[in-house]
Amino acid sequence: MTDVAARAKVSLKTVSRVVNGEPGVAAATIETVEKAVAELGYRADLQARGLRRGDRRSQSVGLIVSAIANPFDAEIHGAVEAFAGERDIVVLGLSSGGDPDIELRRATSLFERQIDGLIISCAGPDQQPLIDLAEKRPVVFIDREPSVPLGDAVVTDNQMGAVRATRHLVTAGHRRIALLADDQRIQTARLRCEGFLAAMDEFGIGPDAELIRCDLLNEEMAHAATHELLSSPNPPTAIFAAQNALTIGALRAIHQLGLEGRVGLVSFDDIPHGDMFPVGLTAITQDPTRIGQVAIERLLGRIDGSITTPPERIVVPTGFVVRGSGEIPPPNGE
Amino acid sequence: MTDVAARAKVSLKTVSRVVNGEPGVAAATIETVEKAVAELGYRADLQARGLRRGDRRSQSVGLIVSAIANPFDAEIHGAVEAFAGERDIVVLGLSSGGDPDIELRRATSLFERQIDGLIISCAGPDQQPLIDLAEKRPVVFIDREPSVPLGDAVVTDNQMGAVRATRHLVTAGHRRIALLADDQRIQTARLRCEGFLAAMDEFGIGPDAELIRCDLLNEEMAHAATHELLSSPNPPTAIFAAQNALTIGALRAIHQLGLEGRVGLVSFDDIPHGDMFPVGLTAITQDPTRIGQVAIERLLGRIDGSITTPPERIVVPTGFVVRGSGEIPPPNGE
DNA sequence: GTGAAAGCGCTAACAC
DNA sequence: GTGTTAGCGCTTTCAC
Repeated sequence: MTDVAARAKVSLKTVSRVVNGEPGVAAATIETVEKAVAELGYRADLQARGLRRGDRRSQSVGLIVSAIANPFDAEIHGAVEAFAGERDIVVLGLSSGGDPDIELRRATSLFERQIDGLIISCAGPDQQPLIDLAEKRPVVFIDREPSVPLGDAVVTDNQMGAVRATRHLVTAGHRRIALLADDQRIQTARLRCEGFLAAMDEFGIGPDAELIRCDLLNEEMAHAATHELLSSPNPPTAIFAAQNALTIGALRAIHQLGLEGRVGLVSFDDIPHGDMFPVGLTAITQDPTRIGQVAIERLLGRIDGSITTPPERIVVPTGFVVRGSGEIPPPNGE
Repeated sequence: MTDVAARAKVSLKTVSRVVNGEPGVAAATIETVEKAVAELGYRADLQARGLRRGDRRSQSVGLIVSAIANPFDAEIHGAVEAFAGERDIVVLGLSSGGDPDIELRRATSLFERQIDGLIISCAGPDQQPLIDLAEKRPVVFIDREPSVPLGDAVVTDNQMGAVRATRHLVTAGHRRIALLADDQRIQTARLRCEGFLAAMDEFGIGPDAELIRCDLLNEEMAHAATHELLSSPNPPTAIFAAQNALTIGALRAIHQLGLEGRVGLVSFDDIPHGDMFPVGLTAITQDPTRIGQVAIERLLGRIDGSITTPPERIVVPTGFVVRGSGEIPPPNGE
């Protein structure tokens, strides 16, 4: 910038004014400076600019999810990036792997880089350390909401989604419905269980410990559980898989046992090309794009001060796609 | 930091030394300073640090792909982030949408933020402007290689992958094989076409303009083309879909016409759960994780100066999964 | 072993 | 309209 000033024979500050489009510079001067900028191939240094600016804004935000490469998180990232990109704000996207320690380290790394705000799908049970790190900078929680309202939260309606799925199966005639659920330390997993139980209860169907399989951590465990359930003397006539990896496991077990089209199945969260399976997958769908979009809008609003209301909980409704697997009736006589 | 110095009753520089783990500080002093750091909740400002440091490193790298949310790009991003994260380097991931202008604007935005290097899947035909922006900082090209060797390139073996796919179909007995190919302005699409034609030629099968459908931009166009091909009086007995969106389109058309299991199909690039379709999908697979990993290793090597050899072209081989659709023989009498 | 002074690239505040 | 001075938070250089 000093070079540009020398070349254009003006002061540093004038160059600064031109580069930042500040008013009060003569048209002729602007031209001279711009010529010098072009000739020298000058590029602004946003890092240095941020250092001196009153607001200390870096025009960057952080995003921490469990695994940035998985489709759900990637779609959120895409939506956040698209919206932020319009305002020339960049996104630093990191994965926590679901580990609270890594999560905190990554967050530290981001705040040290002076991000203006953070969107996070929190792995840890306690969000206070995170807020301390943030030092007044806004944090928007996605997917899982904090125990205390430390920031806005944008979440899927997990409970209602599970209720809808369960009702759908009961309405198709099922009463012996198995539940495949994720790690119960995860809030969303618990909410989906609760929704299932509540919906069953609406129809006067009490919980059957035999049919409830919680803490299934991955596809393999879901596969094994489904296999066992369907091979038992008194198998369920339908399954509610409360997470998509578990759905895959269940589908494989059903396929392996040759029971396609004979066991009802509704999945929480869709899987890609779920319509192209031998029996189309009926699923509760989430809307990660919308989650990302709402989260970044909220965050930018907090950053620029246009939103000053107390932290809110914003619920993004689920969708429902009917494709066959959820409409299979129970066998006769059940 | 000034506050910490005051609190620990030492000079600024001593605090700096302790924070950066520089040698030559008395153990007792270190302790005093660390106590003050903890009490004040002091956090380093990496932005300011980078400003004064001799090397001007920001410990961040950029990644520009076509759409960070799509599975292929997301997996690359995941691999890059994982590897960079180990060294506490953050990744700024942006999408270009395949538009050369946006690409250049995003790149400018990244370099202004002082990234140490860039990994890019280039949309534009000319990479020189990008290199000018980089101002000596290393750039690693992925997926598509630059016309002139302006930086390392990490690419899939597109041609050989297409050759393998085609040979597989011919070996299964097919001679009338249709080609569904992407926008021919894209280098990778062209290479796959060339591979197809070369492999056909190996078996003495000349190109049949009827069966070659290029410039299919999306699933819908592939669907329409496949539908038309298979409904024609003299339909192909097999299809090579040179991109996964095109594969989906072809699968839908095959399904719609009730021709499942009667038309050979090999896909370039796998699609999620390709094993769970009525007829498993036989596919040439790419390895985006490996591409990302090789690219970031290369980039970090260039940044820290451990790699000083001329730009190289690194080819990541394709895989091949056989699941049924590619092993369907042609109907009798063909 | 520790500290004082200078300065990275830029902008705020105020002069002229 | 434009320039001058100071200083963001930190590291460098060099002195003690």
